[in-house]
Amino acid sequence: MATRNIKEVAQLARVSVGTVSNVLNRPEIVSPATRERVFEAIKKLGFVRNEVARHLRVGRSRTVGLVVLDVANPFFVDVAQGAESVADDHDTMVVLCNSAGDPGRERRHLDQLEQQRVMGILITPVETDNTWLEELIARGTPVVLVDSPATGLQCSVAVDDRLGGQIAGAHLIERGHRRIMFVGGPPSIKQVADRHAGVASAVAAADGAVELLTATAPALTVAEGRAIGERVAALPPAERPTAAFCANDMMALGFLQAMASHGLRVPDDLAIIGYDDIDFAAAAAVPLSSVRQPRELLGRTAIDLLLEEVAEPEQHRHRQVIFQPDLVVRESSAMRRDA
Amino acid sequence: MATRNIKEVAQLARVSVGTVSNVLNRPEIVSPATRERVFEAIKKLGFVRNEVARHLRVGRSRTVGLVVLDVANPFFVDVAQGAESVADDHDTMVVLCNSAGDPGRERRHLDQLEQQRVMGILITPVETDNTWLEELIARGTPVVLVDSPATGLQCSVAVDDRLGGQIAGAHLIERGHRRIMFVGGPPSIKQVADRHAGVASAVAAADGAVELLTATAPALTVAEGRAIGERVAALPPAERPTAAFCANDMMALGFLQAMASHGLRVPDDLAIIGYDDIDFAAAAAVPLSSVRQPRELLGRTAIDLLLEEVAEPEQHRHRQVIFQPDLVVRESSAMRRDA
DNA sequence: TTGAGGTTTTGAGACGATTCAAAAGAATCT
DNA sequence: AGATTCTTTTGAATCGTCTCAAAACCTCAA
Repeated sequence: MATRNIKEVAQLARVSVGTVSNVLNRPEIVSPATRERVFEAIKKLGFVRNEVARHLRVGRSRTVGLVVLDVANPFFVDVAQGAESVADDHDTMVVLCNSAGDPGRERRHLDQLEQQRVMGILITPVETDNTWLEELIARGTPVVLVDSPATGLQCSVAVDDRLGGQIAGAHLIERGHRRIMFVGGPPSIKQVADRHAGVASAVAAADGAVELLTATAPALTVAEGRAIGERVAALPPAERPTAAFCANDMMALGFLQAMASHGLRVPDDLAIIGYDDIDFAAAAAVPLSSVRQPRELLGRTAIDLLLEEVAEPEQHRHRQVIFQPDLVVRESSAMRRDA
Repeated sequence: MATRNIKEVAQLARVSVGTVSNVLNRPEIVSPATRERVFEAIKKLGFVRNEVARHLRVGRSRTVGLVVLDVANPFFVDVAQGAESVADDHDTMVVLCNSAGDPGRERRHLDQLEQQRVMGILITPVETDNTWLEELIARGTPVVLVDSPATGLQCSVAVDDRLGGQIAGAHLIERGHRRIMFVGGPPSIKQVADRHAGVASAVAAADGAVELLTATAPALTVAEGRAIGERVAALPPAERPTAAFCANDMMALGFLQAMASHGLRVPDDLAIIGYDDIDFAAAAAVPLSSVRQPRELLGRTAIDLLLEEVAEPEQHRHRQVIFQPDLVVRESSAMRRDA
């Protein structure tokens, strides 16, 4: 009902508002007796500090925004958990926003976060063109790009997606595959483009002996993966690839489902390798091979960089941190029994 | 850098701050010419409204908190997406907080949300005892319980978990199982207790012909499900249950993994049924049977109730909305081939 | 008793936007 | 022109907290 303010507390404790504020922020400079009186008043009134007013006065916020491409993808949930674990130690709040791959939604979230004057923003942008982001930065909100390359105007943490694609491709080639399909999404998403470039370079290194097909979906979801899987399963065996490298594990799971529902055996009829190594990958119908990224670490590092920038804006130099992916081989890309 | 304020805009546009505020909030009462001048000034300065100051003055916030038990569980992500879709239409922000089943974390999140003076809170509480929540409500923050029964002091949306447990139990009994295990979690979590009570009632209805075992894990995670699965797989066949009803799909997936890694066939050696019907359930090694809850609807209804309460605090009557779960039968509980 | 030095407490501005009564300006009618 | 009504614009007060210079209070020594 009636939310109490510092003034009412001051009245009840028979001190000035300045003293109450001191008790809240620098209790050590207040004499024990008054401090006690103030605490009692706070308790009796059920006073809860108004962080909004505090923020307005102090000018800096204790929350950071994290804008991800898809909350339904456990990869991003893990990144968020990493970020939150660090934020917790700096009593900072992380607000998770989902752009769902839609530039409009992304922009609305950024608007909202800027209006809230958050301390900074961690974002996996939908598009590579980020003039909008640059304006945001110019206006004073620090930004760290997550899982995406920086332009030098901001910090970034990323995993070498090209290398990841290459590792996946090399693995499939080494397993004897000569007809590989990249099951990807919108090439406007940098990660997708890089993973594709990576597998393409592995194929190129095989000196023409390997063929690379490419399927492109409008989004990196289970449903889209399944849709592409259906189309592939419908092809005459001779035209089918013998292996699919999916742009992420969600697509790989969908693709796998499609194989199963058409009676195609994985990995014998078709091998699959995903990307991200989300926890569900290991629990799939056929445990999925996947390119692993250090998910929590990505989130932790991102917010570390942000906090660093906020703490010392002056001498801060933007940095680009890049991690290496590694390959987790499971049954979905095991050696073919009939090869 | 320099974030601009309404005053600078007013200066540049040669109007008073009141007029700028009017342009922002009630443009129709401002003459087109001035309005245009103000917009230009806003654009030229890159002015972004300070929502913090606005909130302080106006007194009501445009964000609601959603505190869930486990962000890593796609069930809650779906609930969140449902809530967000409604919030979007009321340009309101949903901040997602993860209590991770820890009362301490939950409380810290509630503190923070209250300090931010959010418009209201949607929560799936960790514990049934919610005196803390009641104080929060008494102090003026509206709360809607999600997937949890209300005490009458607040609205709630829930799914009939007892019925869900009963449906699952009846299904397994009908499939010929006579030794059923409930793979559950902390009974302090109401959902777990109810699902257990439900399956127990189904067993009781079978008139002593069916035996119910119970395993209790400290958390409802994939890892805990796997751990219990390992223990069950290690039992001599005669002591093993023939079916497992898991408190949620995460546990069911873990349990299933354990069966697979010990060479036990599902459903022939042991049938499994989960709860929530998350998207990954259908994509599992053996597609999981599961008790489905209307996940997005739960979130949507919860925020509807909250918005209703906030809009008309006077004549608002707290309501308890209860949905019915339904059973999705897949391969993991198919008829046993050897029965 | 006075003064110096130290510790506590005070209270008047901010912070940035919104509100609203009142002033100013336009338009219409006698 | 003057009175009346309607439309725009103004600017001071306000939301709740923090800050900081100044005031008040202590203690101890000369």
